[in-house]
Amino acid sequence: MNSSLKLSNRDRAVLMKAPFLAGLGNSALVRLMSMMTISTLPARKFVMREGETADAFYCVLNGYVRLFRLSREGREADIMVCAPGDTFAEHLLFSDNVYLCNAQTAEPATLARFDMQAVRDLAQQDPEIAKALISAISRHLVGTMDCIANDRLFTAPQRVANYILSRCPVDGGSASIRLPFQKSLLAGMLGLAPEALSRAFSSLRRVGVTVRGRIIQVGDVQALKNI
Amino acid sequence: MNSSLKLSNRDRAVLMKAPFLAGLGNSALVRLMSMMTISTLPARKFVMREGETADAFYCVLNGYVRLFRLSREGREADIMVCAPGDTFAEHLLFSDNVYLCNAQTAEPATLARFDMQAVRDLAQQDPEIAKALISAISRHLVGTMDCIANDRLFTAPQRVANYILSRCPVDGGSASIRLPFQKSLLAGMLGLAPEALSRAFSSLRRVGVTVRGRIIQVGDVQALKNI
DNA sequence: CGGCGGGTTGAGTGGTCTCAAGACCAGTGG
DNA sequence: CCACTGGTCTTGAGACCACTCAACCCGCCG
Repeated sequence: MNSSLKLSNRDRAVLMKAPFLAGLGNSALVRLMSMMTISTLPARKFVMREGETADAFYCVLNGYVRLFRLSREGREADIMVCAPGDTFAEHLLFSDNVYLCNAQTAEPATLARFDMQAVRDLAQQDPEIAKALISAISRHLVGTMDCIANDRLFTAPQRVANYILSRCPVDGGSASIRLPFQKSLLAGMLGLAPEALSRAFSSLRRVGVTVRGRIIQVGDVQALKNI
Repeated sequence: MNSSLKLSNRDRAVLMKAPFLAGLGNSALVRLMSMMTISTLPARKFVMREGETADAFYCVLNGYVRLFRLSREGREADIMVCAPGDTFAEHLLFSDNVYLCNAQTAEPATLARFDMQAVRDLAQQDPEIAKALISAISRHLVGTMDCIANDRLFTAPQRVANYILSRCPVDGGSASIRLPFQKSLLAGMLGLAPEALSRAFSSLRRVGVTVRGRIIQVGDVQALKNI
């Protein structure tokens, strides 16, 4: 693990725009950032493991981090995927003190690490920080509830269509987006095996979706909405 | 909707033990409870609807409330089921201002209603209340993450076994539990059609689980854990 | 008695998983 | 320039799981 105390400009920009920190005033920001440490990790590196004592939470600055559970037979189930700006494990601040899932970098990534106890103390004093925490955790909750509803209501092609639409800048006409990560990661996010994602993409061809590498072209956004 | 301003003793006891309120000091408690209103609702009554402006959140005092989403074709997907002591929609305090799912009583129920704006103001002043909110929302988040992992890792009989075990008071030997609600509600909680739940129960017979009405008898708790 | 709601059971279907093989691509080293 | 290689993705075949639809059972109530 390569630790550097200094922030690159890009990473700093991501950090300041992260939902968790975006609304904070200067003093709160300084206090939080002074206790934070930055680390850059290689791909496939574990950041935390199910059952370990939870002494820190993280904010992704660059790259993607996958949160997942393991079954006894070793099968993995992705719980959520954290993009730059997302925090994770911050919901353990006032509840459990062991991590409840594993976190692994999906590619080389840089993270900001916040010490639990220190932030806990800050949150007790500073209502602004408490509010930021509530917002961050609420956002996660909404995301996971969406995820459950998606899993239970929609088939694989529909979930893929939903994902594409959620990343589509426009409301109609044609569009083109670029996947920010590997397809196998997307598959996990959507609760699919990689093969199922592949099949879902090819079944979307007949509604004008073409995929080459990480580029996804949508012929008619409106048509995709009717899936 | 039958509204009564007074709390029954039972409901009061549930309220005081609810995770959201349990850790609060007296002054915070009084302030929260003075702004709260109690209502008793018939079965199948909608408490909130997807898309409505979110001007209150609730704590279940008696009965069960089902939170679910609707697809365009009218299919329902349960997101979570709230038992006495659970709060719901409290995560909208500092984020969205419309409800993101529907809530419906599964049976006659009594709820405490908290005005969003009022609690928002309180939370800004009182770090104790903010902390209580963080705990409540975190608890929900953990629950929904568990739910996703369950859905993705386990088959219907395994999920049912997990549920039974989670309600089992003992670690080994035999046990008997009583479902606190209809089986169809449990089916929804576990992401199953009612028929699938029925089949899961009958497939668990060969590991010593017998079901009659709402009574579930487990011959060997340890054996159930190996499913 | 008939109707009704909740639950079970059966048959058939469709969706997704697993396993396995092959395609494609980028990087490497002859 | 061309094999070789490893990783990613795709495609196919088969099995399994859970869904739908339908019939039926049962306890309850008018």
